[in-house]
Amino acid sequence: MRTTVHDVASAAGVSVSTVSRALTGGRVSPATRETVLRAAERLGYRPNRAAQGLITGRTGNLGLIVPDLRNPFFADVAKGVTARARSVDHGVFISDTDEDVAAELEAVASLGRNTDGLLLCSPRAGDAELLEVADPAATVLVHRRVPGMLSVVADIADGTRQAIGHLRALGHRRVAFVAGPEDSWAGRQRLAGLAGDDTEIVRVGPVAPSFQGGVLAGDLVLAGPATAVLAYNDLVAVGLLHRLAARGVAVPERMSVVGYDDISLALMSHPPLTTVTVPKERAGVAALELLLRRIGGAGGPGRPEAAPREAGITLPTSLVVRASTGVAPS
Amino acid sequence: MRTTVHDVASAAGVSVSTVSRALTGGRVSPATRETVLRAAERLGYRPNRAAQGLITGRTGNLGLIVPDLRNPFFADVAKGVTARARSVDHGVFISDTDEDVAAELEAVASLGRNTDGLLLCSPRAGDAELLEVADPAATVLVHRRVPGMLSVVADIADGTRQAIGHLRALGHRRVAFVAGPEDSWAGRQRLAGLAGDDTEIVRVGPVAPSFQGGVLAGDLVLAGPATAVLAYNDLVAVGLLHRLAARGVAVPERMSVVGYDDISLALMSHPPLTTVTVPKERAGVAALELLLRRIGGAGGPGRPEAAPREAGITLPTSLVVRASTGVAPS
DNA sequence: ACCGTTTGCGGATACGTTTGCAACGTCCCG
DNA sequence: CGGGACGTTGCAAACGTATCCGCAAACGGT
Repeated sequence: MRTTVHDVASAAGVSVSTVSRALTGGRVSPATRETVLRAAERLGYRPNRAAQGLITGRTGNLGLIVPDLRNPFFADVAKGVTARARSVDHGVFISDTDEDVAAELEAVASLGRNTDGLLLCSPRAGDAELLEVADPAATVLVHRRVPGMLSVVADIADGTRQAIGHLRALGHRRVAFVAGPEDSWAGRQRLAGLAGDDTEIVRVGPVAPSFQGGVLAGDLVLAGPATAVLAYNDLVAVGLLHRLAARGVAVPERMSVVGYDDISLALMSHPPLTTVTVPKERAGVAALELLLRRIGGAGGPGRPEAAPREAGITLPTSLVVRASTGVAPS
Repeated sequence: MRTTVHDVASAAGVSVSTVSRALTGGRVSPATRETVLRAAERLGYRPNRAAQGLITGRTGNLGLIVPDLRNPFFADVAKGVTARARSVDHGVFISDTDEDVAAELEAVASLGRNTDGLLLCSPRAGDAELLEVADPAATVLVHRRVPGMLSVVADIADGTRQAIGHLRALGHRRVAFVAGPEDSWAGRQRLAGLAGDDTEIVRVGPVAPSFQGGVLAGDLVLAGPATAVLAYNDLVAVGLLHRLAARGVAVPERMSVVGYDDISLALMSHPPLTTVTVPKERAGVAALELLLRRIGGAGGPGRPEAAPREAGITLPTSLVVRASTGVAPS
C-alpha cells in the first residue's frame, strides 16, 4: 500500500492538515515542519498527483500534439519541451496524429481535459475547427498563427527572403517552389517572403511533407524551366536531391536546392543542404514558458494574465549556405 | 465550468451512480443507458481522469522513457506506442533523458508514481539500478533484457549472423565492429552473433550512437586492416559513410558498411545503406500490449498475470542489402 | 495586567468519480 | 395467489489531498 499523508501525520504526531501545510509551504513552525519532512522522507512519501489535481484543479501535466514524431523537426521541438517541462516538474503527454486532421481534433479534445494546457505543433486543422475545440486560454500554437490564440512562430517569410536573395545573387531567375500540405499556414508564410520580388516563381505540388513527397516533386520540378528550387522542408529537399541524383542531374551545377528547418539530416545529405534554419528546441522551450505564464504555472510570480494582448513570440530565422546551391547554369 | 456526472445525471433524470454505470459498462437497462449516453454526448461530458484515478487506483496513463527522441529509432517506437495507446484510450508521458543515466533513473522514479506502467526504451542504467527504482510488475523493457523484468527485444544476434554471412560471401575476412555506449546490452547482442565464426573482428570505439560518433569512427576504422565495418547503428553508419567519402574512400569498392535498425535515413544515405532491419513500431506496439496485459489493462479478459514466467517477446530481424556493401577488394 | 493581533494547529469539508449495499419493483414458479 | 429470485436503481461511503474556519496560545504595546 502506498504511504499517504495520514501515515506521515501519525508518524510525525500531527494532523493531516499540518502535514499538508508543511509540504506545500503553508504556515507551520520551523520545528514541526522539520519533524514532518523527516517523517515523510523516512516513509518515502510522495503525494498522489490525482488527489492533488482533484482539489487544486490542476494536474501538473501538459499536452504536446505533433503531426509526425518521425519528422526530426517535431522531435526537436518535443525535446525542447520535455526538457524544460522536467525542470519545472511537469509531465508531458505526447500525441502523434499522423498528419490526420480528425485525429488531431480528437487529441485536442481528449488531452485538453486531462492537462493544464496544450501545445499544438503546426496543427493541420482549420482556424475555426481549432477555436471550436481548443481553449484559447490554455493553448499555445507552435509554427502557426491563429487569431485569438497565443503562438510561437519563426519568421519564415524572412527566411524565404534570404533564400531568394541568395539565389538571385547566384544568378537564378526562375525558382520552383514545392508546396506542402494544402496551403498550411507555414506554407503560406514561405510564399509571403516572395511578395514584391520580380523572381519568377513556378509553383509545384502540393506534395506530402516527406522524403517520398520530395522524390515525387523532383520530376515535377525537372519538367519546368526552373534552375533552383525551394522545397517545403528539408525532408522534401532531400527526397528531391535523391531524385535528381537518380536522373543524373548534378547539384548544384544544374540545379540548386534549398530546404527549410535545418534538421540534422540536412548536414548528412549529399551534397549537404543549404537551408533556412529555425530554432526548433528554442521554439519548444519558448512555447512551454509562454503556456506556463498564461495558465499561471511555475513561470512567474504573477497570476494568470488577464488580458493577453500579445499574440505570441516570433523567433528569427537565417539561411545557412551549404553545398546544394551554386551559380545558375548559363 | 466543466460538466460533471452530476450535470449528466440531472439532464438525464437519473442518479449519478446510474450515469457512472451506464458509462463504465455496469448493469443498466438498455433504455436508460441510451438516455444517459445521449445526455453525455449532448453536454460534451468527459470524465475527470484524476477523480477516476483516485478511486480506481489507476490513472489510465503510461510512461515511455527514451534516451533520445531525435534518434529516429526511438521516434518510431514512440509512434507505435502512442498510436496503440490511443486506441485503448490511454495517455502516454514521454521523457527524453538525453542519454543520461541519472536523468533516466529520475524519470523512472517520478513517472513511476503517476502512471500505471512504464515502457523503458533501451535504458542506459545498470541492471541493479534499474531493479532498484522500477517496479518489475509494471515495467516493460524494450531493446534490453534484465532478469526479472518483462521485455521486448529483437533478435539482434541473428541479424549480426546474417550480416557476417553476407560479408563473408562477398569475400570479407576482416571486419571492424564499431561499439556504441559502454557495453550496452544491445551492443553485446550484436557481438554475440559473432561467436563461433572465424571471421577476424577488429573492435573500434566505443563512440556516441550518433552521426558525429560515426564520423569519429571513420578514421579509427581506416587506421585498421578491415575491409568491412559493422556500425553500432544506422546513425553511426551514415556518419562513417560521410567520413569515408571525405577521405576519398569509395563505398563499397574499398570498404563495405553495414548498419543496424533500418531507420528511414538508411534509405536516404549515399550510397543507400545495407542494414539489419528491426521492427520498431511493432516493438513499441508489442511492448505496450505486454504491459497492458501485465497490469490488467484493456488488453485481455483475464486479470493481471499472477506468475509471469515468460521473459518477454523476441522479434525477428533481417538483413536488407542495399548499395553500401560489395565484394571485398583483392 | 489587559487587550488586540498574530501564529500554530486540528477538525471538517470539498473535489468528481466508482462501488457496495439496500430498496424497489416485476416476473416466474410452486 | 403468494413468495422468492432477479434485474434495476438510488443512497452513501470512500479515494488522498488542500484549504477554510475556529480555537488556543503566544506575543507586543500601553
